[in-house]
Amino acid sequence: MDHNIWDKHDQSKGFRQDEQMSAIDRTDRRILALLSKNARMSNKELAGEVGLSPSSVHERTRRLTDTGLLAGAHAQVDLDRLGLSLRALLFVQMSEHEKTNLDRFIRETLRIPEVRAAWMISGRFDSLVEIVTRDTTHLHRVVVEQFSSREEIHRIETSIVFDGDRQYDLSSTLDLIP
Amino acid sequence: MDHNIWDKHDQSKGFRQDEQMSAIDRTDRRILALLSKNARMSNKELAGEVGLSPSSVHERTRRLTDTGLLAGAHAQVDLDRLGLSLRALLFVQMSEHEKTNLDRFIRETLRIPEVRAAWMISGRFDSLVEIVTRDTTHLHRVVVEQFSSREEIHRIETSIVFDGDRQYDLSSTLDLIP
DNA sequence: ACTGAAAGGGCTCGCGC
DNA sequence: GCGCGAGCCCTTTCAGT
Repeated sequence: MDHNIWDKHDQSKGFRQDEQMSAIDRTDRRILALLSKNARMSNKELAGEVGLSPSSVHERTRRLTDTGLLAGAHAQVDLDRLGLSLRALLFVQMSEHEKTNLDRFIRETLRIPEVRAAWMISGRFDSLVEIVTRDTTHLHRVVVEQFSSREEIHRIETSIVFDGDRQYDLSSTLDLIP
Repeated sequence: MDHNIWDKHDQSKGFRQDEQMSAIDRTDRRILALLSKNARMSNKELAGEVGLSPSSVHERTRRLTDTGLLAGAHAQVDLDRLGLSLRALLFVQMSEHEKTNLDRFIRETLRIPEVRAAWMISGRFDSLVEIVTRDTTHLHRVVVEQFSSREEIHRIETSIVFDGDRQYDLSSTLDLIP
């Protein structure tokens, strides 16, 4: 098997609202920030960066993983160069009586191969869905077959993503925590 | 320093439209899919999964990294439990004469600590920005100070994200490539 | 392109502080 | 909670097919 501590993490999502929030010091924050930039950084290099011994850092990442603050690590794949170069957003309005089933809608939507993200939101629209497709033909087929045809959907507005990106580096974001 | 091949990748984004797209076989797809689920999977375990020797898989990940298809790996941090539990989307309309500067707007926006993603899009809005904040006070301050006050912004609609998630696992998505 | 073996080094864990 | 050290095992390379 694998000796990587990241895999030993208990995936149970169950934690109560009133559960005490895990305490995090500056070093833990540094570790999370460094791994958000490069999740394949070795434990030894991580230790060098934060100024502790490898064994101390190892213990810290184990704790961060066990408490669920480190929830995983994911490769960033260039879908653009693989032929999935048309990115789009679907702004979805649900039928009025279906709004109680949004949970199920989100879960089912996330299983569609083209879907990269699906959110339930407030405001003018009820849901936002991010998808990747090969071209306009493919985009049209997905929208019609997987969305427009659904009973629970009232209306969809489709937006093409021209540019922009995600911020993977959490260094500055983590400085916002209390 | 570090011996991880993922770090040796030349980060240059320059590739021409007419450049030939890298050829990918089923094994490469499996590797990308596995690493999208768990980027910390060891090379040995990866080899076991795809049925090749560690050295072969090592050479393949090196090639995928060098060609830029494997663009990095990032830790997934539970910002919710760290006190950044209010997620929001900002639907932005730019002032008419500022639409040529969207590039700059996106780049600058991505430097704001609260911003997780910023896109330039078609349709009713010109830009979509995803942010994380501690609470409604914090959200309000960010919207007013970093966005509403900007000359180049005409109008903003703010949506709260109630639920939903990103799909990190690219297994099914990668089956869409030609 | 894949394999296997050998060298080198990181990971892991028990122990003392 | 931290650091050290020893053994284990993984990573990495390269010659051979």
